[in-house]
Amino acid sequence: MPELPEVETVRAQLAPAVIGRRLERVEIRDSRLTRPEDPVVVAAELVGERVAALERRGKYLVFWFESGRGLLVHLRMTGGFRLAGGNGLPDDPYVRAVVTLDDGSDVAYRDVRRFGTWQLLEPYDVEPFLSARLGEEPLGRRFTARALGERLAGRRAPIKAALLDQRTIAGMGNIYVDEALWRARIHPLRPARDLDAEDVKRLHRAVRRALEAGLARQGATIRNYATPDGESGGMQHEFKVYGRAGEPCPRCGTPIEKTRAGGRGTWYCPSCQR
DNA sequence: AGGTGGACCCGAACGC
DNA sequence: TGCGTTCGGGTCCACC
Repeated sequence: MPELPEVETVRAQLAPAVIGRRLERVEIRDSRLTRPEDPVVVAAELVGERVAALERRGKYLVFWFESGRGLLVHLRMTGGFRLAGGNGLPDDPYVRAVVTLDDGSDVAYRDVRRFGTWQLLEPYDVEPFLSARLGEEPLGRRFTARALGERLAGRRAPIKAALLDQRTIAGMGNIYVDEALWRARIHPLRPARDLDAEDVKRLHRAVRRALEAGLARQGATIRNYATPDGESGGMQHEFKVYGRAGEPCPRCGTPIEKTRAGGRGTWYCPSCQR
């Protein structure tokens, strides 16, 4: 489940391989990837573009081209990139696209469940597209406790559901929301509007701490996630509550419980998180 | 208007 | 052993 730390890790590894490179050849094997656009048309549009920058916005990767256009890649559940090693790309039925760069290297896009998306947008369409969908970057300077409080004010949805909404904070997903709520000692089903200023302050800090922990471990590897270099992340060994039903809370020893919030499996400590 | 739940996928885990 | 069933997860969209 690539969330902000996983996507940022992908970005950091991919950037040196693609920045400054021209796309010589693009093969899109799965028509779902560019839906509703025709993959053949999108592939042809991409050929000849040169990568100026690679940015992450929430869970989106944005390949900025010198033309000003942007390719928005969303990995959803199981998407990922692979840089070809010494033996080239492995023969893999889940490779959905292959891009050959002007230095002769290949970059493969892999996705088991085929939820991921590629969207090629014109220069002035990228920002409006992203800002309509994404709130503040949680590791950016503009993400303050006050800004978070404003996003939560008046919302009666459970705090967990509010945090999964990408317009509240960009890049949070099921794992890091549970981890952040545990750090902040807030029950996932509490209505967002019931949080007081102190709660919001703790939550603001907890969101950053949880994401920074994930970044430091190059993300979490659950099922198939791997970085473009084929490495696994290490964050799955550091989870405080996610996926740990029945195990003791690292803070108080009470067994972790599992419930449902916002339609998702949700883990929390019934003692620390009232 | 804002919140909720189903659809989209398919491998893994589970049940019999 | 082998089969069928359930589950999950990010986002969009229909519905309330």
